[in-house]
Amino acid sequence: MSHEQINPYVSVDCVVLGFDGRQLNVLLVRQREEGTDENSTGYYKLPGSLIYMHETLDEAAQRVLRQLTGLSQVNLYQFYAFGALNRLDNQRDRVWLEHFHRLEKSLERIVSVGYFSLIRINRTMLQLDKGYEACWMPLSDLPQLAFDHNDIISKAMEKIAGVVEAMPEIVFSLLPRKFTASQLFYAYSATTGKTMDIRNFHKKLHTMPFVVPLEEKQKDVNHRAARLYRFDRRLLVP
Amino acid sequence: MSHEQINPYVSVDCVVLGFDGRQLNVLLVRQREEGTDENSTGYYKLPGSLIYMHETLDEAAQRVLRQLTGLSQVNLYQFYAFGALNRLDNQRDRVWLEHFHRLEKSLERIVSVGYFSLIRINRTMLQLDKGYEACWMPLSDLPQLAFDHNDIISKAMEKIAGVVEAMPEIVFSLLPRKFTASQLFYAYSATTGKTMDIRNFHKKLHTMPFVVPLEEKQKDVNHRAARLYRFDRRLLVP
DNA sequence: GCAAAAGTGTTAGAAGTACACCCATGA
DNA sequence: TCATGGGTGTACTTCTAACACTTTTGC
Repeated sequence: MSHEQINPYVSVDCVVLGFDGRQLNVLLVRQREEGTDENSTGYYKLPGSLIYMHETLDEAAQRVLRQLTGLSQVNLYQFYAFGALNRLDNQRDRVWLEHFHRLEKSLERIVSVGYFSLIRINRTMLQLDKGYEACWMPLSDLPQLAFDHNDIISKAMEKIAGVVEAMPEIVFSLLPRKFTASQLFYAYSATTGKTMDIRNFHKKLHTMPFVVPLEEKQKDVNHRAARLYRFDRRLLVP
Repeated sequence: MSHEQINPYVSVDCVVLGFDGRQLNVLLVRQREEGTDENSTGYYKLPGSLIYMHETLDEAAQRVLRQLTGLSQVNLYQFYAFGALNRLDNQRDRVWLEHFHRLEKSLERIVSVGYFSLIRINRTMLQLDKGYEACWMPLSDLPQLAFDHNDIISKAMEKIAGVVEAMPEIVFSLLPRKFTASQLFYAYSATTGKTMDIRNFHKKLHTMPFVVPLEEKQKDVNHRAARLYRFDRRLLVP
């Protein structure tokens, strides 16, 4: 099917950051040869793949994420294209890729276009669909990944800090519909890398009309229950 | 020479913005078939080209700029990858490209990686090297360009505004070593798209230790001569 | 009662915004 | 003397930063 003819020079990689209310986690998939024992250790990599001849970069990023992790309809932002000549220098990665795509010719340098996404990890997400070998790993404690994926994640974090500064409302995509002040606080801190005084943060909250306090409180916590808030996009501009 | 084997799927395009003390200009080259009359109208395009198999994206951007315009050693910043399927839909552009690169197979969709640069236009630059068919066009008054190059320039301007907000010192690359307050003012305004009160701008200038006032003044102007300043990068951080 | 996290106010300094007139120069 | 752009000051508001203790809840 010509629609699925592979472009062997261009790939996309997705840095999907999931927030669990406290810290950021990266969505990774297993790089494991078919036929290998399911429990073999193996390496992890970002969800990513060569693109098809007849799909745009944005489409490729959405497709790859869906195929490798089951996630769909996430907001992906393109952030950088990686074109170093040594991206395939690791023989393990090269062999894995050639087998994975059933390629006959050996691969040349691949230019990979990076996308990031900020999403919340809820109960269903936490346990990812069993059909996929996908998992969440804390950003603060990543293993060595395949290809240059550790570098790609570093670059993503740099860019994300800038994007969050420029359009702070993007952090609400990390949070559930109802969230506490401290969850918002941690989401800001984790994405911008900036620390901030919690009292000053509360004060700033009160000046944001689009963060609407609810009567509702947290339940089932073994300490004082926090007030819940919701984000109202309609109150953003004025 | 294998070093110069073309990668027919990936290109780079450079949005070089030159500042003449008042407004931004884009560096364009002629898209003209060899053998065509030198005065034929033809189309303009950004300096850009397919990359070689064995060069990085950054290297390709530098090379292309040098080959097509004679410019070298400029700071290029990667800003976006363009992967729409219709980038080659215009038959004129497609034919031109295939001839230009002496390609035998017809081209598929090309992913183009955009770079921008901010430079000053000085007297030597204003009249670009005659060996190249390059010229400056005011950003505010661009004709229709080849490929999706008008879109690429729009995207570049969006990104540049963000970059200038995040690292304002980049505007000094638009200015000569000695510059007036109003040149700096126009450079800020043109890159960020923001207007600002000129009195408040002067006040802000005084709080920037890295903008050093000189005793020297403008010469040969038919109005009150403005003070000159210089930028001292060493005074940036503290 | 203790562990754990929630929530709250003041002050000082810095930075931003709004606003209008006189000055120097060359033609 | 006129046209052109250069240069200046004040008052007000807003934002930022520093700083420590009391409250609620479940165990």
